[in-house]
Amino acid sequence: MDGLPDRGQLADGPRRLPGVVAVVGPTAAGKSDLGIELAQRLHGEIVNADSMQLYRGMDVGTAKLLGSRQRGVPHHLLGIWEITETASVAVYQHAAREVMEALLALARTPVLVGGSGLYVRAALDDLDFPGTDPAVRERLEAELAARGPQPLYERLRAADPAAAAGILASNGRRIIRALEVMEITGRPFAAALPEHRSIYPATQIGLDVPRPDLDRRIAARVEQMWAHGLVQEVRDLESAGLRKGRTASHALGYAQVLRYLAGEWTVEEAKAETIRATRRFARRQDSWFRRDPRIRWLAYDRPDLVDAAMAIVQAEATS
RNA sequence: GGGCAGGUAGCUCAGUCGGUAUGAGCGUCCGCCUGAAAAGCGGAAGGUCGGCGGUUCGAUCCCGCCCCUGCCCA
Repeated sequence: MDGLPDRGQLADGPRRLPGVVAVVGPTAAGKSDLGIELAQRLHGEIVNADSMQLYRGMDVGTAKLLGSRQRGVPHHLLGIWEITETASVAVYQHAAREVMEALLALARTPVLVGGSGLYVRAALDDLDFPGTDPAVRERLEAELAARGPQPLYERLRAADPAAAAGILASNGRRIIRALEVMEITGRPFAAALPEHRSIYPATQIGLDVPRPDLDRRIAARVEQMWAHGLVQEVRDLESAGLRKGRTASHALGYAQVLRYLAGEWTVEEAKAETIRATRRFARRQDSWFRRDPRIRWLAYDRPDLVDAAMAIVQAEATS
């Protein structure tokens, strides 16, 4: 269409397809914009890897790009879950792979964009999530609520010492998952993530933002969200059942506005808490992505950002 | 000018009936993460306890003076 080489040329030409391109990094770094630019140059489409943008109706608070702001680039996996559904990496993994396979089959480049580290890995890497069983889980959770993590941890240690060694005794959530996996699969639980190994040819671009800049951008973004109607969005979602959503109700900004609406906090407190929590989150994202040696980092504010990212994508595609 | 309260970790504050501050929360830094991951969990660094003198074997704690902050009176 717009001057791009046709598919036949791309597929048969001397240059190999870039496979999947991923844009990762902390929140408010500018991933969405870079993703669109890259998609435009690569004849690609955006595949969302942001766990909260997966929810329908959570738009303002997740900085979701909709309509004309997508600049004509098709976006996938935005708003596919209802607010009341509990998020699931495994479900996401299947959906993301389906979309990426379809795009690759059409010789279009999937541009995976998102800050949910585990989701990015679930999409790209050789990760297999053991199944789940709501009944088993419910029982274990009830036990955790009633007695705390210690008894559960003791049981895990007896049944699967290796898994127990990799999980802290105070981390109820992980202990439960380990016990659940053992119970339904009969196999031990892998307490440590495997080596980084992609199953698709992939280039991952990381946006590097110095902490002071990041903190400033986060504060500005949160102010923007409030100014653009986050409170009203949360009100609407609340009447649609947000409080019943186990995952969605804990999203940054949403959880804090819910407390404001409940009268626990003033607007100012809710806003300040959102900023603080988002900064903490951004640091966690950063440390998650920093561990991955495959990620190629670029300063978020360099003037030739898109060109630099394209250069990396092309270099990796031919190597 | 006088009175009262207060000056302890980057911030907000506990505490020490005189014996090396088990300080707390938040922040900062670092780490973990396999079906909730914008979630969950952990570790570390940070203080010459406002300044100068005095009393004491020993003072952040008692005494004196000074500086700073807030409130009240003039």
